Amino acid sequence: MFSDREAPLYEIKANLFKGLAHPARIRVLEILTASAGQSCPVSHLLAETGLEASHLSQHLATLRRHGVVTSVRTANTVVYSLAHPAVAELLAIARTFLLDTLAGSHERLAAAAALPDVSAVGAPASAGTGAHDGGAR
Amino acid sequence: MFSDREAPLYEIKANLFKGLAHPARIRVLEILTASAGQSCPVSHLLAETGLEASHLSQHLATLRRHGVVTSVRTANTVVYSLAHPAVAELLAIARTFLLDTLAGSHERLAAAAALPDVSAVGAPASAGTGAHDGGAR
DNA sequence: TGATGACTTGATGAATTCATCATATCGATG
DNA sequence: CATCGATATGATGAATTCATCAAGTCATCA
Repeated sequence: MFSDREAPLYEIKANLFKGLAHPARIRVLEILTASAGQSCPVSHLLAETGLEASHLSQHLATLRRHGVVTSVRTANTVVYSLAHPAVAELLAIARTFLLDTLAGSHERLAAAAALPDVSAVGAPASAGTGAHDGGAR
Repeated sequence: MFSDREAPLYEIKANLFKGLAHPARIRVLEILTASAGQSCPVSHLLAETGLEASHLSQHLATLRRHGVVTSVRTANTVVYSLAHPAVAELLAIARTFLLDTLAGSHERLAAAAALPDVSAVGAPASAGTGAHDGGAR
């Protein structure tokens, strides 16, 4: 956790978002969210993400350093979990925001395609959002 | 807005969080949140943040590029606003998370100080969180 | 004790972001 | 048109993050 006790909250917030600012780390957090209530050992994260072990470890270290996850070692196994339910909420709201915004873009694209002329540029229906959820659901 | 239509959602999410990953940008978003319903020209952001004009402009450009804010130019004035209410929610949840976590740290510190012995290391009550909200409230 | 599985850390070059100054653009006005 | 206020962009070096490989640590077991 960012431990400079005198830092303004907006700096700490920014630091939190830095911790979330990488695709692999989002994937990890989504897997942890989906696994809530069950143990989530590194081996599971390795299988789900498909990352190489040292690469995943580096990202897990970043998540730990930013206070986003917690880890518990039991013998050979280290189990990870979200540090707080708010993390899952952040991801959920980000999802809402992005889907709303992408949907808006899609609608704007369809509206533009509905305009007369301008040399039909192709089927806009197939130009919709190709973003999928990455299997976290 | 990140416009690669084929990107997985976790990549787009990470990109969104990148946009939020700087203190100055958090400050801007907090000011926009507090100003909701009113116009928020750059001049107001300049005054509130105390940043130099070109520095603020760079950050605003980043926020625009990440789709987090929208801007409208009217004559000499450019007015900014949040691109979506979800942005304010993200900040609110981040705040909840951080205050919970800092509070937890504070409690753990107090608990440690309540433990017997270990050469009283000072008044833990004054070691509480010094993080303040940066005036966004 | 050595070997092995599980996981982490160290090191380093590439890529990106940040900080900051110089310059440019936009719109209004005399 | 030149000037000015408001705002944005370009450029560049420093700092940080990312990607990736090598090596290390922890715990178990024969």
